[in-house]
Order: sequence, then structure tokens, then C-alpha cells
Amino acid sequence: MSEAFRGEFNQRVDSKARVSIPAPFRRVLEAGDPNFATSNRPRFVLVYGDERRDFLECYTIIGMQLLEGQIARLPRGSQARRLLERNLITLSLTVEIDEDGRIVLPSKGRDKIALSPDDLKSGVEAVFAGALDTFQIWKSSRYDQALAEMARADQALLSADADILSLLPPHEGATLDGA
Amino acid sequence: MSEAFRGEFNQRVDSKARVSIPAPFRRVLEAGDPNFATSNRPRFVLVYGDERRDFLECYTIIGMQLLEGQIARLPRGSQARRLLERNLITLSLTVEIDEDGRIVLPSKGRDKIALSPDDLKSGVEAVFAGALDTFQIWKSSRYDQALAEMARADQALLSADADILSLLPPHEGATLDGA
DNA sequence: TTGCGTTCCATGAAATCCCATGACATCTTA
DNA sequence: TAAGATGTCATGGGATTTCATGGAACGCAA
Repeated sequence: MSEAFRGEFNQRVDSKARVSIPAPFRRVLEAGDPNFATSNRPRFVLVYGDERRDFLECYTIIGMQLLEGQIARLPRGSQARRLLERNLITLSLTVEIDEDGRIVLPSKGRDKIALSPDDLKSGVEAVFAGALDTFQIWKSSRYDQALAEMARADQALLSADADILSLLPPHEGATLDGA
Repeated sequence: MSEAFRGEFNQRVDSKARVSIPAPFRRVLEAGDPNFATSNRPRFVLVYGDERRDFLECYTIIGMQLLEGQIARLPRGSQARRLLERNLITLSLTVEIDEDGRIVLPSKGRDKIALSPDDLKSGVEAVFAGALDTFQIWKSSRYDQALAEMARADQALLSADADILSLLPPHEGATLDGA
């Protein structure tokens, strides 16, 4: 995976629920859409399942196909498979990026991240957060909130002076410094 | 599978049992009907077999042909083949989408999802739920009911803070993050 | 005629297209 | 190196089209 979603971007959502996809993410989405060369309009999959989350998770076309392949390996009709299908397929949409680099946030997606009609009218910010093979879309205010909560939880995991990388598993084979 | 049925749509069923097919599903049905280019009227197959279900399962023309091919591979006269033929072929209908993007729900189909004449008179909602290579049509109230039942079962399967993706089978070969 | 199914037209809301602008960053050229 | 040209990006606004939905008109058979 040479291309990956990285970084954090704030984008304005306008009154029509349009929002620009950050340009670096567009590059990744273009590379991950087998159809892009012909259509010139990158598409991707926006997942709004999993009630316990309040952000949208976005997959490249190829990334989602890999996921579908994994789901297909589970027995038809099994509970695990049904749950995955519901949350990742039924509760998801394919969206297309327009000539201006924007998408319209579909209404199910707006509901999920709590963008009310009032929010749209008065103007809101969305946060795009890269997560390697996917990226997330948050309502800005909720994102800040969630970060604060996570920071608190993380303190418990990591003693004050420890390096974050100490959480990595013990390495085997090649390392960054070639040791 | 570049085109797939995704998402969840509520559509109103009118007093004549007409219902609009959600536009994104129409695009997929058009692509899956070899005859569409000439007829300009996409067709698809509506399956109402399998007594244990109370929804209609819808296949593209091509999707159903693939399924028929698989059934044909089973030994003639075998019980499995007979059961599949009955439930997927005998108990099914081909329907055509009209110029306005609607179908008329045939009466066998209405029976299956419990749309009574009274329901039609007073107005009902149907739910269209995408499931990759097929989509389902439910009476809205039953859909909500079914979801509620499943939600209860799902809690047992998934511990409170676990990621849904943890239900995937242990991977072999390629994964999303190229690990 | 009456009931049923089909085709055609009407409409408001929502989604999409097309064009415009200002902020930056990069490249070019004297 | 300073100034101008060029390009990409995020964002806004208006015009246009599509979509879901309702109702009227039409054809046909009992």
C-alpha cells in the first residue's frame, strides 16, 4: 500500500451539504478506483453503519472490494456475516467526487455525524482524519470532543515518560535503522 | 463487482401498489440487464420463495442467470436442486421498470411482505435494502421489527467495545493494510 | 358500465451542473 | 531576486435536471 490516507483536514460544509475532499485524499481515492481512468470521477464508499460510532468511515473502491472478499468467506447466513453485511454494505453508499473535488454528504451520512439542517444553514466544519487504508469524516465539534476523551483514556495506557513507540510489538527482522 | 447494491431507502407505495426503485439501484439494474440498451426499460427478477423470510429478494437479470447456471450444475432430480428451483425460479417474477422509474408490486409479492389492500389504501412505506449483488424489499414496519430482533442477538455476538471488523475471519494472503 | 392495470402528465423538493472568486503556492522571466 | 504568470484548491451562487410521488386519462375485459 504505497498510497495511504494521512493527516487531519478541516473542511467547510456549505448550505447544500457540499464538502471538498482534501486534495491529498483525492489522490489516494483516484488510485484506488479502477474506473477512474475512464470516468475521470473518482468514487468511494462511505460507511455509516455501526451505531456506536459518530463518524463516517470511507473506503476506496478497491479497499472495499477486499473487505467484501473477506466477508464472503464467512458462511452464508451466519450471524457474523449478516452483521458485517448490514453494517458495511447495507449501511453504506457509493459517492462520486465532482469536477470541483467535492461530494454532497448524503442525508443518512449527515444524520450519523449529527449535522442538522440548522448546522448547514449556519455553516459547519467537518474534519477529515486519515487512518491509513480508510479515512473518517467527523463533525468538527464532535471530533474535538472525542479527541479529548481519548486523550484521557490514553493516559492510563501510557505512563508519563514512556515513549509512544514502546507500545509496538517486539520487532523481528528489518527495522527502521537497519539494526 | 464494480456496481453493487448499497444503502437503505424508504419509498412510498401508493394506492395502485406502485413504488419507485431508488435511483442508485436503477443504475445497477440497468447495467445488469443485457437488454436494456435496446429496450430502455430495465428489468429484474423478484424472488418471493422461501417461506421463512418476509421480504422480497431482487436480482439483476445477469445475476439471476449466474445463479441458474449454478443450480443447473446440481444433479437433475436431486432434492437440493428441486428445492432451489422451486424457491428461486418457480416462485419468482420478472418485472419491468417504467419510464418514471417505478414498478407495480405484483400481488404475490405484496402477499409475501404483508402489504394488505388496506395498507395500500391508507398508504405504506417500503424499505429497499442493498446487499451487494441483490437488494431486498420490505414492508417498513416489518423491517424495523426484524432489525430490532437482530440487534438483540448481535449484542451477544459482539462485546461492547469491540470493532465490528473483529468478526472477520483471520486473514490469509492479502489484507487491507498489506500486512 | 365497472373494475383493473397501464400510460401519460404535473409538481415540489432535492441533487447536479456550470461558472466565478480569492487564497496560496509554484514556476517563469527579465 | 523581484515581479508577473500560472495552477491548484477550497468555497460560493445561480441555473438546470433528476427524482419521488400524486393524479388524470386511456384501454380492456368481465
